[in-house]
Amino acid sequence: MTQKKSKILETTLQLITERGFHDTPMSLVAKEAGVAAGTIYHYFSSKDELINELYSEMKARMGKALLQQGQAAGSVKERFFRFWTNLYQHFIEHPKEFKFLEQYANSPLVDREVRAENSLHYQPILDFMQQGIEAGVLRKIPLLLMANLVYGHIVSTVKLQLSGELDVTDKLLLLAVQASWDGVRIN
Amino acid sequence: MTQKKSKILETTLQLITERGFHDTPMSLVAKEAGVAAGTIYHYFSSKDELINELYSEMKARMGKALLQQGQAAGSVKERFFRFWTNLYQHFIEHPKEFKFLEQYANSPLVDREVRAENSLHYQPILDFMQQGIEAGVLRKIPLLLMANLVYGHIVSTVKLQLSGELDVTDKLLLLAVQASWDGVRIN
Amino acid sequence: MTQKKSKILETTLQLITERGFHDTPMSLVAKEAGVAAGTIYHYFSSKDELINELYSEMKARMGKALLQQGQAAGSVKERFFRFWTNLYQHFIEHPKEFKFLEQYANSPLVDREVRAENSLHYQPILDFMQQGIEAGVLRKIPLLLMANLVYGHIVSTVKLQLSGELDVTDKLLLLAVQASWDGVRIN
Amino acid sequence: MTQKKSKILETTLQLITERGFHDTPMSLVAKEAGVAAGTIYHYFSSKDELINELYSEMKARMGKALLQQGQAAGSVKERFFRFWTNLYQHFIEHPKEFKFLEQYANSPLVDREVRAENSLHYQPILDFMQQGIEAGVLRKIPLLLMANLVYGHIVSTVKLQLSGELDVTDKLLLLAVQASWDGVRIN
DNA sequence: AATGAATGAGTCTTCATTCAT
DNA sequence: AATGAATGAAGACTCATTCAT
Repeated sequence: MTQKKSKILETTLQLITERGFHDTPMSLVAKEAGVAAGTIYHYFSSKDELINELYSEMKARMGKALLQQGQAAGSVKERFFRFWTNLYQHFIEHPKEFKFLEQYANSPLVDREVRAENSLHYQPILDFMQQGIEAGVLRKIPLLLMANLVYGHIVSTVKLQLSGELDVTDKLLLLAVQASWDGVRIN
Repeated sequence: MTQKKSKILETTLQLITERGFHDTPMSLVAKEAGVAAGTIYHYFSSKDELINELYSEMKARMGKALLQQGQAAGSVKERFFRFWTNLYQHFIEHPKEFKFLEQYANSPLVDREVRAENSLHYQPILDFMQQGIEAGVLRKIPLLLMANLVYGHIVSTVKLQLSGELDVTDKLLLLAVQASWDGVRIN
Repeated sequence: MTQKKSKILETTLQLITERGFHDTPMSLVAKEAGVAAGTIYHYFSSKDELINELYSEMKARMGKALLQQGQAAGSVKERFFRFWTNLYQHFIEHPKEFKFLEQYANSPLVDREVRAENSLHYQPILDFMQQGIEAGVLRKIPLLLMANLVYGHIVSTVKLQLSGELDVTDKLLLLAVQASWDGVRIN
Repeated sequence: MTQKKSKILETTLQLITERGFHDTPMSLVAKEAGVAAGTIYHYFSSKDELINELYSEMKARMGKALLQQGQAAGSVKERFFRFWTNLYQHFIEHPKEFKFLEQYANSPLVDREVRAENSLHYQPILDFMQQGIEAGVLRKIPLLLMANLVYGHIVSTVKLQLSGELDVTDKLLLLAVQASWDGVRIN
């Protein structure tokens, strides 16, 4: 990806999370990115495509965060904790990416196809959970449901921290992960 | 609320969840609501205010759903299950309201104040959890965190059902509520 | 003229001189006049007519000011001075009327006919000047030109005083009238 | 100034003097100027600013007319006559500029600052009058008053000619200038 | 590849006017 | 006579997009 295309994407991320799609004209993106309006159209065929590409990029980065560090090592519980906190940390470290994903995960602006393509980033988690079930450690809950329950907890915790409503200390973070774990493990 | 104001709000809810804010011109709202464009401005000073009022209304309805039926009766566990499913049912029965709230809960379009005012609708849940903790049944997790963890589960489950990704049968629903419960109760 | 019609005219005068025609909606006139929007249309068939009637009224008042006090008495010079200061005083005492007349004297908003009808208010001045010429005191300048030259001086002096650019003291006022007089009298 | 900006200003001058501000939509300006509606906003941030810039331009042109021809040569009287007729001719040759200035000289549409900035175009006249006073030829009337009295005469005469109420022949013109002169010179 | 002036369809909003009460 | 909710045409202005350079 060229320097310029990359700059446009970052600028869009910045502006759109702060002001929203409807209040982020292409001219402003151009100005803030330091390029001419027309230049954006060399890289993206339309504003909609810009959003969709940004969505894909954000999802890809999230997927990458999920794969970090010896994922395969340790017990199911250890790996669960690692998955959970990896994703949590990723969002905390990249709050704009989180806000953007939350905002556009269900928006009519993101094409159904793009959404579908990017759901495969969750595959590692699904695989892991499948293994956990087969190992008799996790409950027999449909993978999709289980994954989304856990994801829901992560999202809730990230939101509390980023919004400033609650300071999520390490201790609190542990309580949250534990709650997730206790909800899906076999007693 | 007058017949007309009410019609405008419902129409806006309908259009905005289907098409998004940026693709829902006031002229379309007017047409679909069967009023003149100018009439909308008798009831709402701007498109932004229309969204904000709609947000308040949706939150108020959600708050009402939370208070239904003998909430106070039964064990902590029974009351937990009832809260959970009440809210779940409310969202399933009013999918547009759910979509709208998800879409605008974190949008720059909704004013900080309006958001704040409407967070008090969650108070019954917070009170209930406080009682559960004091009764030694629920874990000592900060109320805000606990409530959001549970809410995160409900949201995840509703999304799965509404998106059609997973048919949340009664049996699955029970698994989901149980996961929430096992995450917050004392073992 | 009813109390209400009168109130509407005064309110319009007030608002229009302060804000201009384009920034004075009928709804604002209604609100400030303490009547319903529809009520204005009992008295004036349109906004344009309201302006035209206001123009006529202002011109009529000016005409009245011209006729005050023993106009016929004294020398030509004395009567000249009296005419001049009468009109000057009238405008100083009714600055909104002056501003309005200046603003709409040449506006396309005022109908040609209305303008024509109201030019007859200057007749007393024309008659007086005619007499002055015949008496060999005033120069043989076409009446229309002479009247307008004098009127131009009055207007200039009123503007200076009302704008605050210059404090037109009694002494300065006398200099101004004298300049007018010296310009039209026979040496 | 670009070709386009210039065309927009001329078109606005034309339309606004004929129809008035309120009856001159930007879309009409665009159409008559042969540009797209949006193009106007490249050069002027708003309709108000367009008017203000037009006002500045008209005042500047007037100021230029005042400076023509060997202004410094000749007696005070000769220079007075030259100033007077220069301005008169300028307005007669550019009736729309005159109408516009008369219309907006006192309108709330023109910003106080813009008005102030452009009053300096009268400086040459003030300087000249000051010299005339010091030379013992003109009366000791405050410069501002003297200038405005003379300007009032010019305006009155221009109006008569342009309105068609009176055909201001060369002979009549001389009478008018003479009246101005006799009003300010020392006898 | 890059620019940015120009476009013009489309948007929100205003406001003169009407009319049922 | 008086009201004021409702109308809807019209206006100022925006902004995604194009294209000549």
